[in-house]
Amino acid sequence: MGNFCLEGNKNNSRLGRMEINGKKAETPLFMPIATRGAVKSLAMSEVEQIGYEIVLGNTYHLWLKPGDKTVKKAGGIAEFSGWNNLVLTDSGGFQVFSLGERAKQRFGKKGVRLTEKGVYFSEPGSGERHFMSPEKSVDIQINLGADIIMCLDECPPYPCDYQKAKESLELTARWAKRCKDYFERKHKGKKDRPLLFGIIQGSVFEDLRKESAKQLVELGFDGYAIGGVAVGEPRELLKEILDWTMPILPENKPRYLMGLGKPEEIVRSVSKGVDMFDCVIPTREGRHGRIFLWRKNGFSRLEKGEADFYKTINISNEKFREDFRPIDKHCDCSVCRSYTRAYLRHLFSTGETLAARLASLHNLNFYYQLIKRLRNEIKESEK
RNA sequence: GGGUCGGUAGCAAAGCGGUCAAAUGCACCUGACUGUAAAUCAGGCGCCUCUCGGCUUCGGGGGUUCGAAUCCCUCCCGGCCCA
Repeated sequence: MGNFCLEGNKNNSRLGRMEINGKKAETPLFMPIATRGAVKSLAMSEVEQIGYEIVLGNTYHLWLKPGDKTVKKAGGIAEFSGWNNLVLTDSGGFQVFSLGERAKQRFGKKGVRLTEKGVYFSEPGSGERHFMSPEKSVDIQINLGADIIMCLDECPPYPCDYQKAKESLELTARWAKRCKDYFERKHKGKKDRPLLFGIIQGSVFEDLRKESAKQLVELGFDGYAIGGVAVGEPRELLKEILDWTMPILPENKPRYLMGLGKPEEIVRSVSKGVDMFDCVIPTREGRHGRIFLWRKNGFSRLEKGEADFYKTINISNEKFREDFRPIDKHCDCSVCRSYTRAYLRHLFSTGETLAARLASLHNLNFYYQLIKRLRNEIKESEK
């Protein structure tokens, strides 16, 4: 049986530890994204070597390929992928957004139909249709062997009018109850069980966010996630959304801010009591050539919550052609110890796959150092 | 030597009288990216100008025409065929 215990806090920043089925992770934590059971371009051993204790996999993608039954036979997604630590699986709720409203906006075609029963997805490309209900999502996640299971939710886009946001949140709440009921039924009498997290929605409306949080707390989950954030809303609203919802959540349960974020967003959110994060930024932007660098004395400037403790460069820029300095002189990761900016630029401009690997490794290391530093700050203030 | 096809922006390659500063691809430059349809996408890419716009281009030179990358003459260069 999994558990989470708070080990300290400083103002609102929390330090915690979670243990699920014998696997452990400290919080605050950041989860690299392994949508299809792989952190793009990296081996799980490399992700582990950086220090990560948990990654995020995706229910939707693994359901379709290779199939949850297959993953179950392989011993679960961790075993299958050579990962020795924790896995959280997203429920498919984000695909309601990314294959739905966002696809409509980007490609002019919506691949999602929502009903009370569940979601009908149609595969981009093939058009193949799949139905996922809240129960189905939980079932798949159990088969995948996830340590943390997310409830299926509807992630609405921004902008979203009040009425739509309200209806969406109510659907998400009804689905959350169904997820919980199904989850309980499946684990009745079992000792080893994963954690089940509920997801708070409500777009940018104060009363809806609070309402959503209350509903979920009443149902009772092992952890609470803030969803529907970073879907196009003004960035300043993040602070308020956290201010509205955090006080409603129980102290002794982990809080997970889904899909975020930029380094300064993580810093600010930790100071508002968030314990868990995940984001494609370090890996995706790495693959696209953006590299995160510490600024001088960056660590000591974290506390202000400003974005001035780091900067990013686009390593494929012309100006790095003959820049033979280390990629980040304030970083001691394996990439920075061995390679120059000029070399990394060369790898990008020649399209070598090593470029994506090195950039992902470095950026994930940057994010890990950030999280570790945040933990240390809370620890130090305890003394 | 004769014939023939061709020479277009960094490269490749469309265009064959006006709507052409010239399609497209590559290369190059810049920018986005937040629970991954993303090793992707967007913009720029003759010169000047913030913009409007202006200026010089389609091997060289000379013509025809209101107007030429597009037609004619000539020269230079390349491919192929025949001697």
